[in-house]
Amino acid sequence: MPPLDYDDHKVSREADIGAPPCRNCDVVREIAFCAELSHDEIKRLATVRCHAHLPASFTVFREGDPADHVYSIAAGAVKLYKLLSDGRRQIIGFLFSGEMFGLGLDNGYAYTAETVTQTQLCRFTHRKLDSLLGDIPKLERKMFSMTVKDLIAAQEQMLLLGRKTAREKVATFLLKLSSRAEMQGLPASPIALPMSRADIADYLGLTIETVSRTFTQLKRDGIIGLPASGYVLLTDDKALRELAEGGGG
Amino acid sequence: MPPLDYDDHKVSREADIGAPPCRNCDVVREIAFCAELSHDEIKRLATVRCHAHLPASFTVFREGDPADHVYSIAAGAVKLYKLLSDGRRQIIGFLFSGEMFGLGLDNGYAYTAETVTQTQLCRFTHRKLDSLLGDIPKLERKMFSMTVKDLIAAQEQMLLLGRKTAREKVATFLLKLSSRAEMQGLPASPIALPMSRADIADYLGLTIETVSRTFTQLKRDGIIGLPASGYVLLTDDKALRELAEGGGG
DNA sequence: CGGTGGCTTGACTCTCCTCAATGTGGGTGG
DNA sequence: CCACCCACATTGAGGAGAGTCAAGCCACCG
Repeated sequence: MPPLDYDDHKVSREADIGAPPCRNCDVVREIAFCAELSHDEIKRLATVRCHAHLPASFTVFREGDPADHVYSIAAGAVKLYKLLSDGRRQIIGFLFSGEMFGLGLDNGYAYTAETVTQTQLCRFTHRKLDSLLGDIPKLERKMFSMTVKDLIAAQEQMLLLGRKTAREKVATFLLKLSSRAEMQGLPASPIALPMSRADIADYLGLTIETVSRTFTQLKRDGIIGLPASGYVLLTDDKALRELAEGGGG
Repeated sequence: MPPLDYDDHKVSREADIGAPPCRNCDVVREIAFCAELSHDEIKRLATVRCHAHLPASFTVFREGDPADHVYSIAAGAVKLYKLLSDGRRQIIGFLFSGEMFGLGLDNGYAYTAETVTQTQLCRFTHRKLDSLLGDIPKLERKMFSMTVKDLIAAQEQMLLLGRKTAREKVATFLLKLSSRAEMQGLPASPIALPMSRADIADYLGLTIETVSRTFTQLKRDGIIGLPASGYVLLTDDKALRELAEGGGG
């Protein structure tokens, strides 16, 4: 599908129209990088912010584009991926509300960002945000610690990609989604899989077929249930945990 | 081998004995996170620093240990790795002089750090360093940008681990080492491989045998040369580059 | 000189990929 | 309301790339 232009969508400069910052998402405020800021600081942050509602499968930016914005997810889900010249794809992360992306070096974005579901983003101009960082130490501190968290998650994913079997990869993936849901105050067990099998495969370094086969295999073994498309039931949490750590067969 | 205790080695608190900070390494000063600081700032940084000379294969810290220090490499090479319960290992990075490691969350270090060669480290108490960050904004900025760089490198490695073939993995690895050597002012072509085949395998998500076979195969194809153990000659840079990007067969 | 550790090479195995067919659910239009 | 379509998911058969197991090679070192 042809990528829609970002500006074709409702991008409102809320600071200009006096809307409350980071509206409709108290949970996000706790997690996102605008967390822990005073009312005044949030106000100043808002002066460099745009809000955007985007449909599913919308390309926010592409690998190599000039990296002039940083994004924070207010609601929805985003995937980040890198491509090889022949089309092979590696999804390097699924991001959800409260998470941040778009930090890059001078060579532009290191990955493509695309919405998974309908998504609400906060967009910050990199240059303007930079100038604020000096003034609001807490902000830089928060962004720093979020980046460290991302790095550690990336290292965890390297272990998965390099050393785990298909079964272990899927188990780890399901557990991560489950604990994420729990952190958001959602139930840990019937977890939602908003992404396609192809996305899961490209995230785990597998093929669609292997992901599908592994799901049915785990179901046959009574470890998970597949109540409806897009949902997974974690029937045997303990077995799943053992699998994920390389313990169980 | 039984891990030697860190304190068994020459760990001198140089600030106390008045030694010049970050001695014997002008190049490192340019790259390391003490770069871009004023003389006075480096002096203050030195008050929280220890210097250590470590032998090869020395475990600096283990995954799960309380993360109370941050390290900067003055000279030598360090590998960071994670283990699965059954011993499978994933090396998540080889670090060289000027690079930093040890940033962790509250749950302790996320990986084990071990020297590859004889190594000189600067060690900073996390707590003390933290208190300096507020005073020296440039320092936090530098550490932040280094972490972003690490994150992007980790994402690049995910692409490698998840989607590249053995040949492509090895080609990418050699090119990365080559460009690193070049950045250090060393020749780009006869590059040194200070790490063992086992380390390379665990870094690339392969086995020792596959790494070895791939090396000889690339040599047979006239793409590399193996003049001596521990060294690789990049004979056909162009072919190597195409391979690394998934282009050439 | 024999022992040791690291590297290479070979034969065989197996997990996961490839290719292909079939199934399924949601949306559209007659 | 049903037939059709389409994208996505599942399932199957066969093959390939990398892993496993095992032997041999080489340099180094006591």
